Amino acid sequence: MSNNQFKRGELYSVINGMATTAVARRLQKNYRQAGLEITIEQWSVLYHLWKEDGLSQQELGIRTFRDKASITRLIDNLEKLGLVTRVASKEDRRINLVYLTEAAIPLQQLTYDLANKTMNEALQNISKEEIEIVKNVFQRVYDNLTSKDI
Amino acid sequence: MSNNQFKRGELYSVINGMATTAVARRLQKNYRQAGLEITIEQWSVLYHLWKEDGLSQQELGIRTFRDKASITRLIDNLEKLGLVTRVASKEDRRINLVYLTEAAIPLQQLTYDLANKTMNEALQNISKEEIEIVKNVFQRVYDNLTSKDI
DNA sequence: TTGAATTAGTTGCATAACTAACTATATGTC
DNA sequence: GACATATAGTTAGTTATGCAACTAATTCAA
Repeated sequence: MSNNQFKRGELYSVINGMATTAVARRLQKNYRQAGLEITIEQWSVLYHLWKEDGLSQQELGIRTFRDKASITRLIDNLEKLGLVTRVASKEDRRINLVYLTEAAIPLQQLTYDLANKTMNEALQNISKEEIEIVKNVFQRVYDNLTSKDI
Repeated sequence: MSNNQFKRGELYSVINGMATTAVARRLQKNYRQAGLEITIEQWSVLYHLWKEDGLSQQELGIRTFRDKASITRLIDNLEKLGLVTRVASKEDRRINLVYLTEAAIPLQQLTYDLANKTMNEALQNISKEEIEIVKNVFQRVYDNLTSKDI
């Protein structure tokens, strides 16, 4: 408790993560302006399915840092949009495997391009070295809070 | 668009801001374990009122990076909890000034201590220099996305 | 000074988050 | 084989977010 690296008044801005929130809002805005009717949360699920199709809901939760209930509803909404389907696993009937539909294919390139555009907007005048440090710190903070369960 | 500083596969983890989310979750958990029945969003409003009591909802929105509607509902809930009251401004009757109640006073020290504890847990083995860089990058990303309205 | 534009706040609608309680299936042990 | 435990997913309840449409009060300008 003694190596307190933050003055009290500075705590909030870091915890709040205003910059990440601003990036998410800008990305959502860029999607909307491009006529894309998906949320960034939905996109984050599609993103992992494009990398590897047919993941279980459990696995999607781990990869997107969400709990089971959140994944259930995200998949519900993606199914309503006709972008994914649930397929019960043959090996283990508790498991739903989530597959992309044909309708999801054309979204991949467009959303990648918009994500790149957004990051370029966000990261103007920020060096590669700084970005590496931020990513590294993020990972270590995440590890600090998840490795040991207090 | 040419100075693309991210490989596609890395975009998501940064946008998602998993580390900040983990910090928020841990802070909420620490509050709960201490018997504190407030959310971190509610705390973020109280935090600014402890610094300066009697802010308008508009001003609270700016300081906490939230839109008007979110502030309306956060203040609704804080009022239900008996922690703040709305007082119509004498000068401009459109404005609600938000004041802390007696019940909010004892929460200040406790929540500060828990926030400090949480940050110490999160920031183990992360140097002051790295923290400064992260804060600086956050601010510049925020500025990049809010200074010019695209 | 009166009508237009702006500002502060509220409400409705849709999506999303977490917790906890629940169902159904699978596994492990005696 | 049967009962306890663990795992995958769903549902209910509460809070929160953003956008858009709205009301009420204020300010600006012809």
